[in-house]
Amino acid sequence: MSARTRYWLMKSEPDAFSIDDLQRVGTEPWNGVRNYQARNFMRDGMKVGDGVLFYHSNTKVPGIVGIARVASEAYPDETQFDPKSDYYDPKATREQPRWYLVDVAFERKLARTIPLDEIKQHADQLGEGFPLVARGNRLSVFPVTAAQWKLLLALEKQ
DNA sequence: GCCAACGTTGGC
DNA sequence: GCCAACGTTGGC
Repeated sequence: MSARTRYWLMKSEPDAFSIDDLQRVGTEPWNGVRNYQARNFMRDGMKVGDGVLFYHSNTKVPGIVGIARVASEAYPDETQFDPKSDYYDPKATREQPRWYLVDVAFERKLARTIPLDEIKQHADQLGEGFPLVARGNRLSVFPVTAAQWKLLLALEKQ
């Protein structure tokens, strides 16, 4: 068993794709990311086996609900080429794709949701720059340090 | 449903 | 290259 080297947090709206959906399908292409910063993290930063905190956004109790892992190298997001898709991008071509994704595999659900308001109470330890506690909080994919990963998962047991 | 934050687009 | 307008995110 190899040690994880990197950690990430990925947001999903549970109405669109929840941790239960991921548990059901096992592995899912993380399509639909249309933000360059988030894309760059997936394309340039992620490696197979990296740990992922699965976060539910835009829901009654936003928070971390499960753990997943990166299950592929980055490759072009097919939905950018599909005119019928909500994620269609007319400026993307197969020769020059604009959007990339990775496959994400289910590991486990947390014993309980770690709510955003609890996470905010640890802003000092997480660092003011941690995207979940920073102003705006719009970035949907971002790196998590080993220390942040440990701190956040310690909250699961409380 | 509201609205602040903020990324993107496009006219100039 | 500036920046106003616009669209989206996401907490509340």
